[in-house]
Amino acid sequence: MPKLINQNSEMILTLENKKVKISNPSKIFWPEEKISKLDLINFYTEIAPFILPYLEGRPESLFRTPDGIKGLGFFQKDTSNLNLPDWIETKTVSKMENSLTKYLIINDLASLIYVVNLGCIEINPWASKGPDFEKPDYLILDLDPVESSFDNVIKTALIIKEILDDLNIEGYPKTSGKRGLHIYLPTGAKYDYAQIKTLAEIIANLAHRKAADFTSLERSPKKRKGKVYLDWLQNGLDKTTVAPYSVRPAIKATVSVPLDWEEIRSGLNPEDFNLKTVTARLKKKGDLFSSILYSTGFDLKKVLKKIS
DNA sequence: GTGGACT
DNA sequence: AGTCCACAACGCCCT
DNA sequence: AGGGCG
Ligand SMILES: [Mn+2]
Ligand SMILES: [Mn+2]
Repeated sequence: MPKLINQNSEMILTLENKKVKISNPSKIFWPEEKISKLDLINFYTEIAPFILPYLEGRPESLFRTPDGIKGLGFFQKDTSNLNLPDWIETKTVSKMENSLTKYLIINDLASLIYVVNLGCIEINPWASKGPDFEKPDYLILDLDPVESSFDNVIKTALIIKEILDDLNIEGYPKTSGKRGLHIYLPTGAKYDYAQIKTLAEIIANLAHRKAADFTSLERSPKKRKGKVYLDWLQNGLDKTTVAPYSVRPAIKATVSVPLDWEEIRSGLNPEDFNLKTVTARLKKKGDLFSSILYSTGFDLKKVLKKIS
């Protein structure tokens, strides 16, 4: 009896006049939810106008899961041994004196779908873009619960919101798509990573002071069990955070979704925002992050003065 | 998923 | 032609 | 100096 399973297949998509080869489009990426690679591609095609502004010009750290969410997955930054089409932008960075890293940059729909075909379920861009890669467009506060409830994450986010209001800083929250939240503070790309990291640490410390019983600044996960880790170290050159509107390689095909602050309250469930539901939400809400990339950002000198 | 090295 | 393998990286902070 | 962390 010949086996007919595991047959490879291929398909060519033409996107904005660029040809993208899709390998194994019917491969199941989420077995429980029966969501295929092609379903994922269709999702990203649909929401591309939302995600692309947060990818353009930014080097990517690829996290590739070509066997779906049950597979192992691996990271890839250097794409120099990939046979990239000439319409994909890259940025080559010299590391040590003998090695170069050729980062991929997603500037358009075809590049996005090309990357999804490689097995990237999630998209992880730098916080800075060209031409000045030293200056991030936003400061990220990353709230990571460690065996702690999502209610504690919500409480932590609201405490941070109070701090930001006091300091007259804009902040924009989104689900991480897993169990935490990310808060983006627009910078106007005026400051380098070292300056931004300094402020991130200060805000994390202020929040911890206000909520010491359920937040933590400890680097060791064992020491922060039951707490929400205030991760300010995500701010640095070559660090990445999952993009707004990125799918996650996680159960339910969850999506990292920007929220209104009014939505940050008990009852919020990150699993409600997934590949099946987000399109309808975006039609209603639009892009809640849209002002981030155009904001002039906070004035660091004034903020630091106010704190001291 | 893909390209290179090795068999 | 088939098989195996690689595919991130770095500042920070605790010991 | 070495290791764990994201
Ligand atoms: Mn996180
Ligand atoms: Mn984190």
